[in-house]
Amino acid sequence: METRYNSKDVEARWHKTWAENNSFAPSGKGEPGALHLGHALNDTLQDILVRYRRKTGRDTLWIPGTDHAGIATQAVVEKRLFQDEHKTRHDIGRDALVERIWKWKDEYEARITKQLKSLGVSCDWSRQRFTLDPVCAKAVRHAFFNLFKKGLIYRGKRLVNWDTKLQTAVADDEIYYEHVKGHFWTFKYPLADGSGFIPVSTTRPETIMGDTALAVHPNDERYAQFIGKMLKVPFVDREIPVIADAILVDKDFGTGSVKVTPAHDPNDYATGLRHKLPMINIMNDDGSLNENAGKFQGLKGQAARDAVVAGLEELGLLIKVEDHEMDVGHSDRSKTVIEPYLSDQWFVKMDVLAENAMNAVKSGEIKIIPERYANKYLDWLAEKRDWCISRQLWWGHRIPIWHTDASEDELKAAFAGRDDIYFYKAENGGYLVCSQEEDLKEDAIPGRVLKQEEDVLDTWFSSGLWPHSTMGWPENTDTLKRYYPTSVLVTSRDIITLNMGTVPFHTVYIHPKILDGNGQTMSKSKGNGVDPMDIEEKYGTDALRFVMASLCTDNQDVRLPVKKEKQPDGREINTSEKFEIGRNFSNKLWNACRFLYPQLEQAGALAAELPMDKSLFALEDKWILSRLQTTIKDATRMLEEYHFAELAGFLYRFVWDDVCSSYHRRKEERHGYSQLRAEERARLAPPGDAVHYRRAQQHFVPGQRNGDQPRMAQGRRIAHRREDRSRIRPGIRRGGKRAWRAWPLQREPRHQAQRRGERRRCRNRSQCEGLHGYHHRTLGSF
RNA sequence: GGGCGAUUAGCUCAGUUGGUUCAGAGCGUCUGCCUUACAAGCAGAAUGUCAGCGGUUCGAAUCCGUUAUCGCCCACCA
Repeated sequence: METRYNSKDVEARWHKTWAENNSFAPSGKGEPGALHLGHALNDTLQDILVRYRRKTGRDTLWIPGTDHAGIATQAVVEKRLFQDEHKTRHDIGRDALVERIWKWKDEYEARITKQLKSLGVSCDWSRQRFTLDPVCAKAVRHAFFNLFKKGLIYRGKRLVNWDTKLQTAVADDEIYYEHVKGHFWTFKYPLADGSGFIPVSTTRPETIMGDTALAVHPNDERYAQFIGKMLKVPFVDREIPVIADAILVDKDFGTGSVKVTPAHDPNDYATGLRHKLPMINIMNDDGSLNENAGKFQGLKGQAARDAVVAGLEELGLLIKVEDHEMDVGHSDRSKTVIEPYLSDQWFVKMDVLAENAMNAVKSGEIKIIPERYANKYLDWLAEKRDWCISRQLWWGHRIPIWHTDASEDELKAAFAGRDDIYFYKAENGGYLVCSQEEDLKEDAIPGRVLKQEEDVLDTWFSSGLWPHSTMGWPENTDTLKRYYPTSVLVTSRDIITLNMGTVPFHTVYIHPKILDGNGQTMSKSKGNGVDPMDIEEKYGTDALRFVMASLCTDNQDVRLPVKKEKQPDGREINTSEKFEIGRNFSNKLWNACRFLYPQLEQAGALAAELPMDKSLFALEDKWILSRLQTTIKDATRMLEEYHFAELAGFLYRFVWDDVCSSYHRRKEERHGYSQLRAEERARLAPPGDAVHYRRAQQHFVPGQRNGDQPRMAQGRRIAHRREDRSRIRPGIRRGGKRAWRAWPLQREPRHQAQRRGERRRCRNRSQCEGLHGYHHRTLGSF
């Protein structure tokens, strides 16, 4: 064996073993693209939990997989299509694009699977799933149908976040804000009767053609006389009222008047609803101004803005232009400005569902760890904002709805006796027909046309169903009966999962976010991201996993100082000195095993034949056994409480201080190992010690059974507590003198110990069995 | 503006009821060792107004109040 732990060699052997045995069985959700450090953290924690449960005799299931990441994936493939062939998705059509995305998906799925496997996660790979698999698609359809039938899904024109490049609605959390320098234009809004004007300021003059009111504060004396009067919208000569609204208007801000554009601003939209104002959409899907914008039709973005401002100036309406800084929402995927946009979308009503989810948290049915996040989650749920589930994409689960202008009688006649079909009247005429199982034919209703909905569902709709769908729901499969509901959702702070119906897990563990040394979020664009694969390459998987676990405190963020480093192959990678601790620990375990192997080999044969007498154990044997007991107990508690960093630290100290610096050291001293050759040492090794070693090692470094390196960074870690330290005092780290001080025995001259020859044997069968039972029980409970 | 978190050694962080070796660990630094499991190691050393101020207490890194700085979330940004 090498004196250093060579992670590459060892890991190569392990992956082979795992592959052949298919020995691991898995809940988890994968992600597209490449693994980043957050995934490594998340998956390490899940793996620790899964291995812990499995080792303590639980029937565990961890299903690996990936979601289809609708927007992200389609955006990537569309971009590629354009770069390679200068074509848009409309050039090749829905089917062809979807086909291309499937191909790309196969690539990234293969990559992510490979990376997950190299992380050593113990999922059941035979059950690997993808959210667009037929079994998942079926679950999605059933879930949608159920909600639809309960009246919890509706379609309507609502203001949504619109990505004008990808031309789809996007979720709030798919938007990032950029602080930009803009302008604040103040202009005259002329009264319709020509008797004067009201000054108004805006950051978005180009939306003026969509104005349907001008709001002032009801208590603002300056404008009291104008309330109820009509104004004339420049360029389009439409008349709009002056209204009073205390919610929208802050009379001390700007001019104290606000132009109201309900179709293009969330607050204006709300105001429009309050005052029942018309909502005039002046934009096309691509963000260009439409026919409602009059002479500005066809202009887009900055050009539209400039033209409108120039127009206002021409009309003599412009009063002043000021600099103004503001946060502007951008789409994560296309990096373009997000427009609030009025469009037909599908929504899930959240009032009842949110109430259920809140109750589940309040009652303790779902436990959120750390607890402080429970309030945040409740606050978030309390808003009960309806969830926009439609996306104008081609990649995803197509909404199982068919539009028709058939009458209710015709529908009833066509679908009589069908409980897999449900329909209701749409907001804007016609009927919406939902089919649970099969796609409907265009001519399913004689004389009428059925047209399938073009939109697909938000990816979250399907990934939120992961615990159900991967286990075969809605069929009542054996897997579902056996494993549902699941135990734990391990997630990052910003991902909030919705549950639709039953409670899918009893615990949500929220792990910290890894930042760089300057407290910055790691990202590709900043170039400060650490690639877990680079760390595996440089320090080994165990090191990576150990450090991931030891970073995982109760904090909201943890910092990982990042430094650039040139590799031998010329590649520059981001790495961190933090990982050295993991590598060093791997090496320590490796060498502890090298110390023990000769003795273990002896013990293997002897233990089977010889009875063992516990009373003949040397003091240090009893001591280390007692240490083992308390560390097992405490480590178990830490696992139960999700204290991963604490756990990693305790096990580190147990192995390094107690086992190596104290116990092994003592063995060396007692038997004068340092003067002997390896073979002789093996011969002298007391079987009692060796049996213990064997048990202990199988326990926390089980790799050694195969004559291989310990897989320590997993979950079977052992630690001691502070109060124990005060009793036995091994808390003092390292060091000869300090380690000795840790001993429960008086130090004695070496020759005395040797003279007494504290070798032990198993003297009788019953005692030996007792010992084995003792070991079994305690080890098994971990 | 509202809520949450953080501030402890040069760096990254522990410190779970206020109390005994509670002022700690790793990394880094300095000194000496290639001692037969481990130089990715071993033996030693230096390093702190526990952010500031005030309070409670026999006793405070720990509890309370307050200020400052940093971060996160939510709302607002016409």
